Amino acid sequence: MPELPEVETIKRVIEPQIKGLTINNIIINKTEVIAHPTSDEFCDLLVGQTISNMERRGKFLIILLNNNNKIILHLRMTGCLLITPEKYPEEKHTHIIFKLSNNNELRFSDTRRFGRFWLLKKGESDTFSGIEKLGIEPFDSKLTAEYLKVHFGKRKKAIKECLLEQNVIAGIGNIYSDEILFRAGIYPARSAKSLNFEEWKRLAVVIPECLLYFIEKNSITPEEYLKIKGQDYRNTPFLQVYGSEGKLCPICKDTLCRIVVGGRNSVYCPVCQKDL
DNA sequence: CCCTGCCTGCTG
DNA sequence: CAGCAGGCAGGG
Repeated sequence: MPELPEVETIKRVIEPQIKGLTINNIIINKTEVIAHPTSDEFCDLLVGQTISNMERRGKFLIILLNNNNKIILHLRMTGCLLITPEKYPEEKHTHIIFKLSNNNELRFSDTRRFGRFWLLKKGESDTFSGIEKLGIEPFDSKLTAEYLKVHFGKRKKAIKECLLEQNVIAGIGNIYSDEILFRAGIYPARSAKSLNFEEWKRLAVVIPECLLYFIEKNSITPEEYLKIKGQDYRNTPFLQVYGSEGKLCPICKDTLCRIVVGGRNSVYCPVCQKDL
């Protein structure tokens, strides 16, 4: 169920544990999670290859190999990556196991099976994963009030829906769009074109600030990460509005409300985030 | 633009 | 037991 802060956390905790290791074997229990190429080709191309490093782009993870091929994966709602010793009990819904040269395993589990893997050969253009269509990273200096206004300023749709558009800013999902709008004091259902320049400026500040804050709160050691099986995110106690409908606003102590915006559950403070 | 489907598991 | 869950693609 990860959004950018969780995906970044996974990247930070997994990367040092796989860097420089060779993939000795791959077990694929559910071939449908390999979106490209076929699962057989996926294995053939990867077995024997060495992992050089790992990257995150939006909510995608990228595992780069020494031969310049790369694995791209998206965890969607319930996908999970875990490094375990060889004989560690297997999580339910484990779909792929990469057997690594230090005898550990990189395991992918996913209850709802929405998560996907792609393997791109060196130089192969990625028309598959959607990663090429992503907008800027939230920490990019290009994320300014002007950028937001150019992309959203004439849109009739709700600002919350705009923040979820991966092709403009990559990585924000339902949780952090609520958190961002709370911090910015903007009502989630406000039509984007009704925002003034002050509000675009506030969003440009709050977006990277908020995501960075939650990345830091998520910080975890490999040991702790294995203990919780990569399933829980420790930043959730720091969420100010998401999941807290009916509870008190941490700022003004009024009761937090819930509305549906673009089909998504949205929690906000009716005092701190007034509608026009 | 809105809506559905993809899945399983948990909550009310 | 229906309804819903933090994502996204695809169709109307």
